[in-house]
Amino acid sequence: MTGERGVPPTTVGRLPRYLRALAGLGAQGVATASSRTLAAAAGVGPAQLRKDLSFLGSHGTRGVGYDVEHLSRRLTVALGLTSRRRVVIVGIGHLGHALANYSGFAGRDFTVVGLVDADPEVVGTTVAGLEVQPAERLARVVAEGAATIAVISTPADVAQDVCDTMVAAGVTGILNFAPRALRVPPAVDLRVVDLGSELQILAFHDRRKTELSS
Amino acid sequence: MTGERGVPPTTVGRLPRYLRALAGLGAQGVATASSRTLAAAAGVGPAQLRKDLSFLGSHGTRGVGYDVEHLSRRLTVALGLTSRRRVVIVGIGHLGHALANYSGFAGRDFTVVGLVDADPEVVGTTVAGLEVQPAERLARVVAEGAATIAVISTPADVAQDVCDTMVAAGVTGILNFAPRALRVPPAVDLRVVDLGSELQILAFHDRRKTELSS
DNA sequence: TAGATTGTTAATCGATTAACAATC
DNA sequence: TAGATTGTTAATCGATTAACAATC
Repeated sequence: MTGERGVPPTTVGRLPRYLRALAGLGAQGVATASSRTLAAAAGVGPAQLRKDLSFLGSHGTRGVGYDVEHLSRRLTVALGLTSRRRVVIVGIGHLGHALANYSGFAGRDFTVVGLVDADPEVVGTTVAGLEVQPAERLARVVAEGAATIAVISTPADVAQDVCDTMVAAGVTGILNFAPRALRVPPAVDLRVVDLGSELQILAFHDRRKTELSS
Repeated sequence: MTGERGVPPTTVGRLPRYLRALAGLGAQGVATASSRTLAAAAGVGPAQLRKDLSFLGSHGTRGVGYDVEHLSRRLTVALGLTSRRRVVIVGIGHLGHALANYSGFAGRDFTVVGLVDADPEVVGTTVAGLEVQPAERLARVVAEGAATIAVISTPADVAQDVCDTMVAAGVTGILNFAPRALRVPPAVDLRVVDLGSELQILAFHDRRKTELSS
């Protein structure tokens, strides 16, 4: 049993930012950083940073700060980035294409092991060095690639079917870009990126700025 | 002064989902929906749905439910989707390209009025029916297009500069895809989509499932 | 009227922030 | 030792959920 039992979801959501901030400081040659410095780089408050890190155990030195190198390693372990995660991307339209080529996806920590699409025009083409597989082979691609993470960038109407198939095939984490609420078993982790909603939320605030003529 | 003063941010974040759920029900021919039905379609609890909607005023009928048509209109107004918002996209790489073609962006509610990139190879090409403009023209593209919303899909190192330029040119809402924390004035609304972080968060949970060998 | 369902209040829960004792 | 800064506790704040009176 390690120290990070019961890390709150909001804290988990900030850990990647801390890791990135540390990488930035490290690249600048900074060896030790206070919570104040590190928090500023990550765009949060120092109290929040210390509280978040405390869930992973005690990794700073009082009166001194945090060792950039040591804390980076600690966060890398906490985030499960010590071994590469295998990812399948389903739906190779404009967005899926972009994701397959995205450096954050195909980088050090993740390996794209399969691309799947339903369109015969797309199947068989090579995207980001991989041949796009047909929809019928979805379960096999997941199982044979031993993928644990799936990215869904299909049209909304097939997203739930695709999701069900992949969960049955062994995926435990899903990143959904399709504008549709998906149902997954409790053991499967679901994250949603809803681009349309993001714009609409901006529109909400925009409206309140421009229509001050009340 | 309308009814939606002080709508909590978490509620605002769910309004687009409600609007989409209503559209789905409407397409099925459903004229009236209870909070239970609508909440199920949106993937939230009925209590939360009613509480969220109550911030916009009283729009249901006790003992009956919500009129799908009427509530849709109400949400459309609340979200500021009665007039089209003008959007500029900066950084026309794989992702920017996908976003320019994304139906949720170029659809009924939003108009892409400008595409900007720094790469001479990309400048001058036509993407989604628009000619990509050079970086030097960024401020002019924003001002002349009267854009209020900006999408940043540039590399991280130029994101803050791009952001500053656009804020100065009149943008009031920013959707940032660059993996970098941006600073904006309080009056500017900033939303962040961090694709790399999303995968790392999935990896965090994935690790805890696969490494139960403690 | 009786049954159903909203809108709202109160209770619970979790997250953030502030303050400070521990300690380098 | 004196100054600095963590790790943690307590206080604040906000969001969710449950319960129910209002009312169609």
